[in-house]
Amino acid sequence: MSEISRNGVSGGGQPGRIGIGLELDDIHLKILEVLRENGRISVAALAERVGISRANAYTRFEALRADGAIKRFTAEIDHLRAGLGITALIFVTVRQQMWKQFRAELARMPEVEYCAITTGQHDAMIQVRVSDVAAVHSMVTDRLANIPAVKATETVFILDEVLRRPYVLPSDRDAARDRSRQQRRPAQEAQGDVPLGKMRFVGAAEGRAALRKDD
Amino acid sequence: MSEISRNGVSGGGQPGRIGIGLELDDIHLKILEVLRENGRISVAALAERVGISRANAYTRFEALRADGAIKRFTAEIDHLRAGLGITALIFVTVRQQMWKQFRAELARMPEVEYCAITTGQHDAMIQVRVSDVAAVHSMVTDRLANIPAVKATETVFILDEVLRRPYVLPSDRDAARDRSRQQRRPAQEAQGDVPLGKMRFVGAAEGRAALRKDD
DNA sequence: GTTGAAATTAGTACGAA
DNA sequence: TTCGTACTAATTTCAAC
Repeated sequence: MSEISRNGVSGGGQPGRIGIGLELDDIHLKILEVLRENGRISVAALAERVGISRANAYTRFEALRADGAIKRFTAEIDHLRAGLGITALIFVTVRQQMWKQFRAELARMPEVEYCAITTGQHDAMIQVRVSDVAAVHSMVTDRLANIPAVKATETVFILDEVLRRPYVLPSDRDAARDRSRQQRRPAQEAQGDVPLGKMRFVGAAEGRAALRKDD
Repeated sequence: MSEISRNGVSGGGQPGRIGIGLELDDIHLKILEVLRENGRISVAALAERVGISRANAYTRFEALRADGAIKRFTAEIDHLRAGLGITALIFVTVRQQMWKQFRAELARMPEVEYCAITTGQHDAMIQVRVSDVAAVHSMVTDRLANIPAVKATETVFILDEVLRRPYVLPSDRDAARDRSRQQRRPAQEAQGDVPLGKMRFVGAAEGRAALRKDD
């Protein structure tokens, strides 16, 4: 239902400030940190937790919304309680130059919670939530297979969701860096004794060639 | 940071009510629907949008929270603005009976936004957000590879996030069913003319055997 | 960027339908 | 259960510092 911002792999670096928009300082990040944990906190309480005045908190709060740094506030629902106990990932190979059609069809499938375009063997990954396993089957064979843009799919089930953080922020990363610095050997040394063979990075070209049977 | 509820593939069916807890009626679902779009709406405004009294809305709101149907409220942050423009998926093969260790290590990696245990070729999928591509590399080769529980990884980059719905609810599914009923031929007939060969379901056993080189 | 006081709104309690 | 109202507490706005 909502298009979300592009994550170009091309534009690496420059943390803290990308494109036009608000310059985010430490207090902004602190506000985001509180808000992602408790989206319903009052601005007054937020001001206190962050250590600034209420008026300041209101100004910054509004600025973050207007700037788009905060995209929206949402309630996290327990899917099991809501009757959608089955979660699956469907990896989709899309016929090139039919992306537009694929996207349009996705928008018409409400059981799709998330869709990302990826490098690697497949072109897209979609996550669906349904009430039973049969619904996954019918989703894939009935709905997805009938989209001409879809060349092939591969489905796996999610057995358990171990972790879901509301949204990751740079401050977390910094905190982790500080934490690990005290008990970790230097990066170069550490990288040296890693069995590199077991780690594999899959670029778009490499993986796709392997799967290209038809077309 | 937060363990979330299990999605047993075993328990199919019985939509709307699973396990002990609140019986969710249409008004409950309507409340959830409003709240997932606007997590900061006042209960008064919520009552009006759902068409119930303020007092009733407070009661139901509290019941939903107490029951756990609403897990939490959160702000969705624009990662690009927050300086985390790179997103990657890392598929991890975990040494059996080392899950506990794997989970513990995950909790210490703040760049991990999501982790799910899956069927198929790999055992888990983790989604990470970092500031640049180099950070993905160091994350995989430096941090993940040093966890004994990790047998192998496969990394793909997310080029674009097409869709993110706050959380899918059964009401969406019903709406879609009603929509498609009017312009779709019966399911049996539709399934008959699908080229089934291009669709693949990957169970845990099948896929895992293919990747088991060492161990 | 801060504080404090007015206006508004949110949350609670309780009796009636 | 749900609704309506009255009451209390809190939040937001706005002004002066």
